[in-house]
Amino acid sequence: MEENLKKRSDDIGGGAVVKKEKIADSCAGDEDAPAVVVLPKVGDKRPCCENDDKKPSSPGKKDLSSSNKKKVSLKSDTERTEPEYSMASSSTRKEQDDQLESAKAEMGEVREENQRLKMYLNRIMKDYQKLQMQFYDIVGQDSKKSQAAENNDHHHQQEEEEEEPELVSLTLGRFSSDSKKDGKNKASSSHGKEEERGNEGLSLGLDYKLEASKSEVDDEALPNPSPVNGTQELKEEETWPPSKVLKTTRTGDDEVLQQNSVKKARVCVRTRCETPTMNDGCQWRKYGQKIAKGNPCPRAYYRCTVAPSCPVRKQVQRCAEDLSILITTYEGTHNHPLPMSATAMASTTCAAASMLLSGASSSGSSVASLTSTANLHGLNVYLSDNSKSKFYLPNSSLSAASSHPTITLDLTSTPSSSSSFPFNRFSSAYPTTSRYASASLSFGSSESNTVSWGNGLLSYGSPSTQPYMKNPLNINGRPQSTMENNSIFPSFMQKNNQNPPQQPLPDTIAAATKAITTDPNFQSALAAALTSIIGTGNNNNGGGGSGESLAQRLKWGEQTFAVNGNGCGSSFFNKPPPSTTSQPGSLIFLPPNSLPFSTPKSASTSPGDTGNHTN
DNA sequence: CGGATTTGACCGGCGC
DNA sequence: GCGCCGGTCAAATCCG
Repeated sequence: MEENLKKRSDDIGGGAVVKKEKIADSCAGDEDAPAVVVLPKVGDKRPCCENDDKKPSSPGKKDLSSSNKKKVSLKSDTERTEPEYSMASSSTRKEQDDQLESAKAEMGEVREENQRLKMYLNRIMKDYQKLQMQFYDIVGQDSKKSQAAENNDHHHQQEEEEEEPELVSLTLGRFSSDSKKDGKNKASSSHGKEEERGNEGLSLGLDYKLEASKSEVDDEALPNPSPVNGTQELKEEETWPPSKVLKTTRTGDDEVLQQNSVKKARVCVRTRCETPTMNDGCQWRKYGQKIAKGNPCPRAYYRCTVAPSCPVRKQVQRCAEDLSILITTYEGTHNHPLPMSATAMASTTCAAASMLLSGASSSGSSVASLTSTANLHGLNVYLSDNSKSKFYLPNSSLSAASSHPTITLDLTSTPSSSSSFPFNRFSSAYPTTSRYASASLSFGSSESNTVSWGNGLLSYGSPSTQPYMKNPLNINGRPQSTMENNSIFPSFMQKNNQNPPQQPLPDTIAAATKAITTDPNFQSALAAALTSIIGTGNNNNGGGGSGESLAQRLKWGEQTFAVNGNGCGSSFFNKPPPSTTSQPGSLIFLPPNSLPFSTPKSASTSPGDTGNHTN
């Protein structure tokens, strides 16, 4: 965490510094040129022209003037000579003067910007500290209750972290926009199709029994968590080796403990893919394969090889019921810059994970049977009470076992294939899901959206009608050249792009938006998710800042996406949009093409379905 | 020959 | 305590 903090601060400060330097350089450049010409004025009353243009008449004088030149500061020089300057009426001199002035002004701006950034950083720090304090308070309470006799906090935290099952379901554009929200946290997603199918189980149950410890988790999940002062969390940077590996390799106790304490959110991506594995832009190395219970298809284990120490791993498995569906589960956060082609997926998964985790963190410890549905520019996000679903994990059953909250991104939606509602398959395909918290993100649309796979390329049809499909998980094999169209939350980004002047949300959407935005849990979750995305973007690439401010980009309809800060990154949204700084948001938004799932031949090609390997 | 993949063995967590 | 299961390791093998 701290590392992340550092990173962020570096980003902020560093960026500013860089900018400053740039400007300074430019200034210097400007100054240098003029200095030669202008400085002479100082020493002498006005011979600069002569000095420059003509050779000084007397050597002695020249020396004097030259010595003066070097000693006089630029500033004083310009100030002092200003009047004379105008008098000089040399156009070139004026230009130079203008340049100087502009450079100074620029420097001033940069200075201000730096100040602003510092303020932001401080704010983030404060937020984090606040959250941390809250976290510790909660942990303390929990510890009393559970009487966790853990000796050290790490263990304690770890246990708590492992305890919460969460089911968060986010569906992008899949459902009709009707959203209801009853009461405070309870709302029933009134999606007809879903209900018709009686998928209550599938449904995205959200067990909001979230432990306070989540906040910590959140930080991990977030690429760029808010600043940290905690000492422990520093190391939480996910080191993949889960407990077992850690044990084998343990050298430092603390480190191991901390690593163990890391709770990894998993992001499950379901796609239709004929190839053994989908190309997400990263390089993966297969390190194992197994037959998992309940699915005849072997599950392949991959680890990210972009960086030797990268903790990210993924599991790839065919859906038992539909072999055309490839289920890829990501775990961990990349600790290295990602290739452009990989940023989209990384951001997406990270955001999803952050959403999952942050939602948990903010929700407190009580089981809030929360169900809310909202449609945000095609982004259907709903949290439903899952208490009745088969996925629901009773409190009593909660244990350290559920250490892998999972969020599912379903990209398999087919045109009008209501029957293929992801959650159905999901539920059946993963009977063991009950063990883990799970959440689902469906980036499909119910009716008109078409998903076609060709040559491993996934393209979503009818972009115009399905704007939300265009972006986030939109896959073209082509490399993205711009960041503009990208977004983890494509829907609103797309809207922004397509409908330049942002249109107010329709009533239904607005209502849905309210439903969501009024839910602090979800707010924080989304905030964290977006923040994470932003962070990821910052980390992964410095590309494409558009002039659009983050706030603008995050503006969903009438409501600016400013979330108050439960999420780690939430504070980010509270800040005024940086004016001239690198646009954090811009970095995140990758081009629609950014998710080249096509995998004709990716760095990592798994053997395919045929491989059989049992224990 | 080096890197990636395969695959049997091993380990830890969890449920019974 | 035992067995099941998921996950990982690492030697063997494959491949370019």
